[in-house]
Amino acid sequence: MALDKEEMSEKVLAIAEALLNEGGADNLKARTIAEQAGISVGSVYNLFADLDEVHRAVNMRLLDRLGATGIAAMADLERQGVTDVRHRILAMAAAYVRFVEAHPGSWPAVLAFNRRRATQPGPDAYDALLDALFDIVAGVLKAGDFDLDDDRRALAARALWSSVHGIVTSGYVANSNSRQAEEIWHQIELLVGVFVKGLEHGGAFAHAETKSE
Amino acid sequence: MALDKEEMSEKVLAIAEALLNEGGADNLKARTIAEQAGISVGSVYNLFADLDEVHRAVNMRLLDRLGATGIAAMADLERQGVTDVRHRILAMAAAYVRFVEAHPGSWPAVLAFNRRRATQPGPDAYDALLDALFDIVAGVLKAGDFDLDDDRRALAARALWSSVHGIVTSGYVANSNSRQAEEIWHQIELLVGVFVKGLEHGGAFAHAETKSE
DNA sequence: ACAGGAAATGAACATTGTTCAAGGTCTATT
DNA sequence: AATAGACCTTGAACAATGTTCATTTCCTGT
Repeated sequence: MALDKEEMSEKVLAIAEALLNEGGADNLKARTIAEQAGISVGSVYNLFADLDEVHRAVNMRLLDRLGATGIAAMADLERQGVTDVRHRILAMAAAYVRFVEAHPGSWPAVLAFNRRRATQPGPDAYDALLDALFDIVAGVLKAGDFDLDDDRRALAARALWSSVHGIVTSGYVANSNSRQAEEIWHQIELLVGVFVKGLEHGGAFAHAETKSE
Repeated sequence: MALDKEEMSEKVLAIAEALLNEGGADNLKARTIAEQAGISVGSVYNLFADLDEVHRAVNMRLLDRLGATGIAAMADLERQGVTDVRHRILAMAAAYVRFVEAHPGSWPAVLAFNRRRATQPGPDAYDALLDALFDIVAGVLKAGDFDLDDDRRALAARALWSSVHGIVTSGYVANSNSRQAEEIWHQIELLVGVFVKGLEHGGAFAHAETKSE
């Protein structure tokens, strides 16, 4: 008995993820996949149109898992009765950092791939998953008493989460030794602290009072 | 008379930058460079060890130019007597956004390349250029009356600029149509406004007063 | 048992990075 | 001016890779 078409696809994706994690996008080779999966090159192309589709599928799984991680982190806090906005955002950020650290090769590949597809039109499943993350952040912000309408809160959520993302990715440009990890976390703590304080004091509308001080 | 070795290297880099800008890292091919430069493939490898070195050199030029742009933007404000921290940071961010928009293909390539070299040890000229940018931001923050020691101000500068970077790169994941550009700029305005307000109110030390409110 | 279709195979092709032996060019010295 | 020696240029050749497709193999329903 051989594996189902579905099962073989899963196997291929697991192998592909491992390859990406070890050596980045350049390490995703049709022949390596075929060899490790015990099938021929042609069969890989029977399961997926091309390597880009394999990469895309791996990324989907990663984003899905990241979403699940973030939601789980929030649920944990809910269960513990934590309502402080700063704490909750920091918990999400911590989950994000852990996730990135757990996927040293494949997460960068997600970003690189994401950038490559910028030429193609319209939103797709990627954007849907990212939107889900933003919505979680927006939900946390809603719990704070920040006097923000829905649009502005969504804007703040995107800005905040993209900022966390920027700190993490900038930080891992260099070697991911423990000093770097600490530096990243300090930056995130500072960002979130400043951000929440800024929201409390109406900083989200600073443009309306340019010269008032 | 033929071109100098130096001049030919310049020509190759100009061609390489154009190729990167058009089609990203995948579009940087030895044979295309050779053809457009009017030399043979082998000669390209005489000027540069491999394509990675070409890519690295192009990135250096880009980062240099970005640094010059940022410094120029700051000098302009100095000349105009603008001292408001928020305005100055926004001016730098605007310069950054303009720069990224002016290099739609090659800037992503800088980031992707940067990530690939994460395995190599120690800081290098890249980090030096990035540090220079952070220092400019830190200098601007110093002008504000934020009650930050040097270490904390440096941390804030890195966090703030990485955040701007994150917003810009996240935003350009999708098509860079004008709606996206506006969204990015709104996020940056919100981030900077909130960040400055947060610093004014001591948000940078929020971790020391977790439950005080 | 067998026909028909679906799936797997791997040889073959095109494209790419990179190397290197062969030949060419220039410069300084006699 | 002639020549040796260092340096440069060339482009053919090699290896690695993505992708295709004619052929073979396998399974399934009758």
